[in-house]
Amino acid sequence: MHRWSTLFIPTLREAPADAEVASHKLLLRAGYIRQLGAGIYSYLFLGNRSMNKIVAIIREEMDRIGQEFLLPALNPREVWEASGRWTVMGDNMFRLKDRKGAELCLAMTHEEVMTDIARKELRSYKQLPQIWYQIQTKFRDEPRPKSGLLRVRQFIMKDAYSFDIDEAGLDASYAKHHNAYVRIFERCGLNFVAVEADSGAMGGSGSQEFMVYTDAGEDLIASSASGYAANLEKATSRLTPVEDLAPTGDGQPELVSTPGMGSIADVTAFFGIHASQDIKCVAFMGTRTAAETDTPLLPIVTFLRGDHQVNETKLMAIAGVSELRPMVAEELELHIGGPAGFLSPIGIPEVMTQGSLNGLKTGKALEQIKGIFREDVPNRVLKTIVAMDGGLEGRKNLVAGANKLDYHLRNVTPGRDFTPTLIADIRNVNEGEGCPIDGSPLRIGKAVEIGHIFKLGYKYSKSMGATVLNREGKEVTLIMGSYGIGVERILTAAIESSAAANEGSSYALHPAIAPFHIVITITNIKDAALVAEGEKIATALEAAGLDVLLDDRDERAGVKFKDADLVGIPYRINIGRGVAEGKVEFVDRLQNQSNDIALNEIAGHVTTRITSALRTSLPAAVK
RNA sequence: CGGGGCGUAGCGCAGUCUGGUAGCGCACCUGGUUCGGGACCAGGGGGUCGGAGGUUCGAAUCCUCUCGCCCCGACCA
Repeated sequence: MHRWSTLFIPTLREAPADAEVASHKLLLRAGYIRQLGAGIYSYLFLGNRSMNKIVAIIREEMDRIGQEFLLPALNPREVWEASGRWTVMGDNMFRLKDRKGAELCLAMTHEEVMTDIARKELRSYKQLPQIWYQIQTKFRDEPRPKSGLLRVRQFIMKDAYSFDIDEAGLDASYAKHHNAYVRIFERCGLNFVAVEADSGAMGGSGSQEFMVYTDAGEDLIASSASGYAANLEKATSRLTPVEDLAPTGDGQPELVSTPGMGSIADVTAFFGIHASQDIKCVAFMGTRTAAETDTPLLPIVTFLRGDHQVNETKLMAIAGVSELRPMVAEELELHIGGPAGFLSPIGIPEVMTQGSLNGLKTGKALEQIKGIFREDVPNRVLKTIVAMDGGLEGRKNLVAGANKLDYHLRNVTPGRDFTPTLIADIRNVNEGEGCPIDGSPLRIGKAVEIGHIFKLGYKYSKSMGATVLNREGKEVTLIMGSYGIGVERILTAAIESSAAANEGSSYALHPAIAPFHIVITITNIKDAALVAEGEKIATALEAAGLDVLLDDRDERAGVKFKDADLVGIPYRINIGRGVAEGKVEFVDRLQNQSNDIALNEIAGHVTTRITSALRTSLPAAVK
């Protein structure tokens, strides 16, 4: 039996000033965690118990579909060289040297180590499929650790990897993980949503993130009543049609003096138009992955409706680059030919011969460029990628910059007056726009990512040479999937959600992940009768299989109530003045209700209540 | 990495501008009174003021360097 009087549960009346988000404050105040350094935390008794419960749920569900390994956190450089990620990971990876000077790193993830095992051990299609997972500490040298346990440099992750012979196999492994994740998060009592996610510039056929809505989150997701849900990095929308302006003069692009009108707001005010009648230009220099350093930076000029914003993730994916930065003034002059604020889609230097395609090995943009030029202009390529957002397609008589200081053009019509290299969805969707499924209005909210499932494809198996022989005796490359869950984030998200419902002042965890199912508060331990009842009930509940915390401290009742609330335990029994009438008070903090129960019924009542709460959190399929 | 803020007792803070050798609340210890929503009274312990160097008769306070933490941005398999 756990007696509070003997435990180390250092609750704080006030939160340390460093804590900003609710979960961070509450985790500190409740004595779950203590900070050791930026993004480095110790998990104390309660925090560890809760984490262990989450891990146990994950393990139980993952064991239904896969096999648990435990891999080294300390990895030799070679295995990361093999995949090319020793360089790609850059400063995000912790690196160190051993006494002989050999280079090592602390693993950020385990694609490499798992694939290494697969390539050394898997020989035949008969051994497939395989799903291997582990629950392990990961290290990432985050540029900016923050928000308590939400973004840290050392954290526990469940990561799983699937190995299949073909895409159908991968689809099946992916689906298994999807189901397992739904069950895991349901059991943890989370209110989550699975969203379409960006699969990155390296391709991959599918990816979903499991998100929990919370203001503490760092991701934005768009969703609608139709059930559509996607990360903003990926989300699309239906635009309501915009009425084009009537042409002026001969309808051809017309130069207009616009002194000092360098912003969208200036221009729309000057012309008396809506921003949707204006063409916005945003220009970037893109960098291809570090493995392809033989090529220069790639100029990327984008044009969008004046009231739209560039989505850099979409742009990077479509342009096949791994980094983007804004062009500086000289670059604007060189690649576009105009000054900032007056950049124009008309008159961009179009082509350059030779060379710039070298090393451009990935990306849809390349295919499009090749497609455009293969037949008519062999060996020539657009010098600059001119990407136009789909929102401008078919529009007429727009206002745009003139590539000349203090001048704009009107009557600009895409397709007639300029031809982009590619037309694609490169913008952020906005709140209220139509959902792509049924047009119902999109809602955009902040969320925290608690899990991610991802069809990796051949990225690692190919670069690392993981192959097996198929039925025909032919060597084929394994197809992989990768699947992660952030254990701390489950705890954090649960606390954030509950705290939000309580205006940040307190929270209650689902019994499945709370450090204890129930706390029994003996309001006055100097009253031997109360102590005796508390002990009796605690013993009975423990015998029924519940995790019980008996608050037997010599504290005033108020202190114990405050602490009981603070530690997030979902159920409480108050043993106090009611005992004289043979009753105790049962408090359900999740439902926010309390009622008196007879002493001889309390154990049975509570056991039923909690075991049923644990059961109803399971998805219908496993009830 | 850019911008901002902060390091004074376990926690929250004042004192720094204007140099004179450190204080408040909570927590902690002792005694007493209290005892169902963070009690009260009395007494007490605890701080090389993040670190190093400098200026000065004298530095928490002024100067230089440095370390750490937080926030915004950049970044985020």
